[in-house]
Amino acid sequence: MARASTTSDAFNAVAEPRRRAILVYLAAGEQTVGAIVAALEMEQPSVSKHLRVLHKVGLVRMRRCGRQKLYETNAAAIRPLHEWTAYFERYWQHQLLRVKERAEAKAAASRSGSPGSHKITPGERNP
Amino acid sequence: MARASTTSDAFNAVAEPRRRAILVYLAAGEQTVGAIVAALEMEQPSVSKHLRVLHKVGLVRMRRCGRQKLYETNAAAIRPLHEWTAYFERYWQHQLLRVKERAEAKAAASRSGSPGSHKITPGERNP
DNA sequence: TTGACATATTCCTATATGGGAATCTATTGT
DNA sequence: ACAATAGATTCCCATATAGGAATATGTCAA
Repeated sequence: MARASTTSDAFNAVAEPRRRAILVYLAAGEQTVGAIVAALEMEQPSVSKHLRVLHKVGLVRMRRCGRQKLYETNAAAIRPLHEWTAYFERYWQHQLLRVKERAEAKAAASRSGSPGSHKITPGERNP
Repeated sequence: MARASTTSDAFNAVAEPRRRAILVYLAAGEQTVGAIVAALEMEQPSVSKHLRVLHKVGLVRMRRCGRQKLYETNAAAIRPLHEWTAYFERYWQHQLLRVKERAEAKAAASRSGSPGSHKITPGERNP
């Protein structure tokens, strides 16, 4: 199997830096394709293609206005990504704590002067 | 140019559903490759390959323990994704408000009985 | 209708992917 | 030293990408 399609979900669509830039640009309000082209300094066909991907996964909304089209970020579609990453929030807080503890332990050790290699054991959940 | 490498950043690495599953599984603590294989019901070479990608972008940490290797999610590396998505938080809150307002307007309209198509204008930031 | 403008699509190509199967490497126990 | 075990790597392949260039579609204005 090859890599999943960029249009298969928001995670894949958002993996492309230029698409992220477009989403940020369109977050504050509707913009014309031409405006995106000008603001982000991309080729027009490139922008159209990226918008197509974003639209397919529901990350942008589009509406016609005369001869131009107005795109706008659909922020709600980003929410699942936010929630997935939020799951790890408690863990990186733990990690910061551990880093802090280690730093303090190290400082204490260098004060009292006992080096000693600390034998490590596997994680608790192991067979 | 082709699609960016999966190892080019966390966004690309995380686009793969199985890699996300691995990250979740390894978030709570170190696990053996074999444990991942058993828990997520994937082929062993597949797990090794995914771990390699995750390791290259710093999403997991590894340490050898006898003949096995222990992998653990490096939650801190997920933080940039969290922050990127957090940028849109205020916008989806706005959207929820608008949806609510529309629903109320609609309810009010159906009560008083005037239908009328509402002519819409382009966004404020337009040329 | 015709022309001008705004977007979209198509064609091309180099590149990378993820799965499956087979094999290699490293480490342990005897 | 050797067998056994845990992981990693390699080879093969179908698939999809993103960019560039050229072209097509669609909509307004005169």
